[in-house]
Formats: sequence, structure tokens, C-alpha cells
Amino acid sequence: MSIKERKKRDAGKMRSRILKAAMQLYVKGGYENVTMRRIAAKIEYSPGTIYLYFQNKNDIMLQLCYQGFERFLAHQDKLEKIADPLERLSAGGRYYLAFALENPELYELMFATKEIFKESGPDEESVPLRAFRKFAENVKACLDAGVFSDGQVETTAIALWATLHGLASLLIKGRLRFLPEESLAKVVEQAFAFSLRKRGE
Amino acid sequence: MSIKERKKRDAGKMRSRILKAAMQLYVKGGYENVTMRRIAAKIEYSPGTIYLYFQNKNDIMLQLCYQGFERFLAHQDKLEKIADPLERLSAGGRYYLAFALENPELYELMFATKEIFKESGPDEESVPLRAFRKFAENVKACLDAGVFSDGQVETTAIALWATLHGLASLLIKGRLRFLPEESLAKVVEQAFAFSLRKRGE
DNA sequence: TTTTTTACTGAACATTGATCATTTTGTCAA
DNA sequence: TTGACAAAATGATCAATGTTCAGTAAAAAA
Repeated sequence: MSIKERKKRDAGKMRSRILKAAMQLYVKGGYENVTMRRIAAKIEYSPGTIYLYFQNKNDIMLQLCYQGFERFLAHQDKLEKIADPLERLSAGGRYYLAFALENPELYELMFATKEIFKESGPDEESVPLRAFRKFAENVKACLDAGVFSDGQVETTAIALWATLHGLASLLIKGRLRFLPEESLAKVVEQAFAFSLRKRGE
Repeated sequence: MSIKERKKRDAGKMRSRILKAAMQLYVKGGYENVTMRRIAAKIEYSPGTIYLYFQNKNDIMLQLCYQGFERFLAHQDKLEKIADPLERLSAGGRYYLAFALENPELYELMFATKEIFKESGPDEESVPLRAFRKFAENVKACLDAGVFSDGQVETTAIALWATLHGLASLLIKGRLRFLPEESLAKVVEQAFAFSLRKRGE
């Protein structure tokens, strides 16, 4: 192993430790709970050290965001085995909402943080795009199967994604708190079913 | 005019000045651009003075949020004159998106800020609810007219709201930037039309 | 061992929201 | 007009933030 490679691996280890600590702080208390000093304390280094491995705090948050997408994609991979297109899309929606509610902070970072992709290259920016493409494939399968009356794949995919994202966002941000607690899950489920043009169930 | 009343009016004036300054700072540069010192400088008072009229920064942001809803409701009042239910709902959606894109920061405060209603009483919390009820009325008119196959008003209203909110949020947060700039508006419009079960146009 | 490169430190800086003893301003009775 | 009280406003101060950088310690190379 060359010197350069070892250095890289060690640096990678350091980055991992920092990201791990940052993730713990983030999922526990959100953005403002992640402070350079707290990260430093967790990994038992001084605050300045972090800046040897990351440009700034935003850089760290961006990496957490990518980790979120990795988990998200892994989550969605379980759908592949479902043959029926509409059932697959429907399950995808349920997974989407479940992921958002189980990882509200991460979800926000991935889909509702404005400046997160500001300084990232086109390569990294395509990570979220990959997730959308996958989703769009499922939509296409439904269109091909004639589940929806015809329309463009992209438009339909965006409409459904927007509904899911809207529901997730409103739920997370407490904007549906006026609904009775016990009927919340049902209403959300039915709302998504409405967008899928499903009836009754 | 009693002493007490005059005091109240003067205090109200002071509150207005503070809120006006805060709003200017907010719409220009978002949450982090609103600082107590900047507000103080704008109104030519010392930072400490602001705390005589508002409990803390969150209190100020909450009031800005309510101002946002006032503007929003005024915006939506223009719909009343449209007789056709579906056309009214459709126009309401366009208004909704237009408002969100014209006031992205305010929109975020109103619909996508987590802790904003934390310390507010049930009275104040009902302000956003009023907006939803109004929207739900339009949905009910559509259901009564048989525009959608039957379903509960609340569920349908939430599904449509979620779609609008999702589109607004994704647009504002730049998550639809992968679409070509020139087709963006069209795609968004069609996506909402899809949720409304409109075809072609 | 000496020199050079690398890794790390932690004090310091500018800002932030918030507090509070002090001072200024305003009001009214004597 | 003066004196006394109340209200309003100040601004120094606090703890915490992200970030920087001269300096130190450790490791590697010579």
C-alpha cells in the first residue's frame, strides 16, 4: 500500500468518525444540535481538527444528506420483487412516507433544505436524481399497464412525488395536527390513494 | 382616551415598527438575516428595547407568520367571484403556487417551520386552520358538483393541498432544478391538473 | 540524531440571542 | 416650577456559535 493511499484511508477513517458523530447529533436534535465543538468533543479532538477533513459545517451536512439518500435507496430497493406495477408504486409511496416519518430530520436535509446542494458538483447532485429516476420507472410501468389514463411519465411522476412529499412535509412540520390523532394515518393513506386514483379499499 | 389605551396604542406602534423592520429583513434574506441587532438598527433603538415588546425572536417570527396568513387569505378571497367549482379550485391552486413562489420565505414560515406554533395558544393556531377550511369549502363544492368520484371532503382536500404544498416546496427548495427551466412552469401546472383529474387542456 | 513533513491544538475573532443594572424620559401632584 | 415617582430605553455583558491560524507535538525521512 502506497503512502498516499494509506493517508487517504486514514483520512477517510477520520471523516467517517466525524460524520458518525455529526449524524448522531443530527438525528437527536436537528441542525442546531450539530455544532463543531460537540462533534469535536464526541471524537475527542479539538474543533479546529474538523476543518482539516471538511471545508465547513455545510460540507458535513451535505455528506449526511448523501448518507440519507443511500439509506433511502436501499429502502426502496425492496420494492423490486413486487410484480404488479400499481401495487409496487403504492408500496413505494408507503415506504416513502414511512422513511420520512422515521427519519424526519434526515428527510428535511434531503428534500427540504435550500442551500444544501449549493457548492456540490454535478456528480454529487445526481444522487437525488437517481432516486427520482427509480421512482419514475415505477410510474412508467403503471402508465404502460394503463393504470392511469395516459399522460407524460415525468409529469405524472412529479405529481405523485409532490403529493408524497407534501404529505410527509405537512406531517413532519405538524401542519396536520388539527386532525384527530387516531384518524391521521388513515387520512394520509387515503389521500395518497386518491392521487393514485384508487377507490374504497 | 384613557392612559391605558394610549399606552397600548403606542406599544402597538412600537410593535408594528419592529415587525415591519423584521419583515423587511426576512423577505430579503430569510431567517438568519433577521437579527435583533439589525432590527434595532433599522428602528434606531437598542437591541434590548425589542425585548420590551416581544418575548424573543421566535415570537417575532410567529407574528410575521400570521401576517403571512393575512396576506394569503386576502389573496384567496379573490376566488369568491368564480362560480364554477372546479374552475374556482383550479384557480385557487394557481394562486397558492403563485403566492408560494412570490413569497418563498414567508411561505416557509407559514407551512414548513417546525417550532413556530410551539408556544402559541389555540386561538392563534386556528389562523392557518381558517385557511384550510376555506380551501376545503371549495373542494366540497367540487364534490357536490360530482367533479370527483365521491370521497370524503377532508381526505380529498388534504390530498390536493399536499400536492400543492409538495410542488411549492420542491420548487422553492430547488428540487425540481433538473427539469429544463422553460418547461418547469408547464410541468408543474400539468402535475396539479393531474391531481385534479383534468385532462389535456 | 537531526531535519522535514504532517497532524493537531486551542486561543482568538466576529456574530448570535438574550439579560439586566443603570440611565434617561415622561407624568403628575404639590 | 419643583420634586418624586413610574415608564421606557440603554448598552455592557453573557454564553454559545462557525471559523481561522500561529504555534506545538508527533511522525517520517534523511
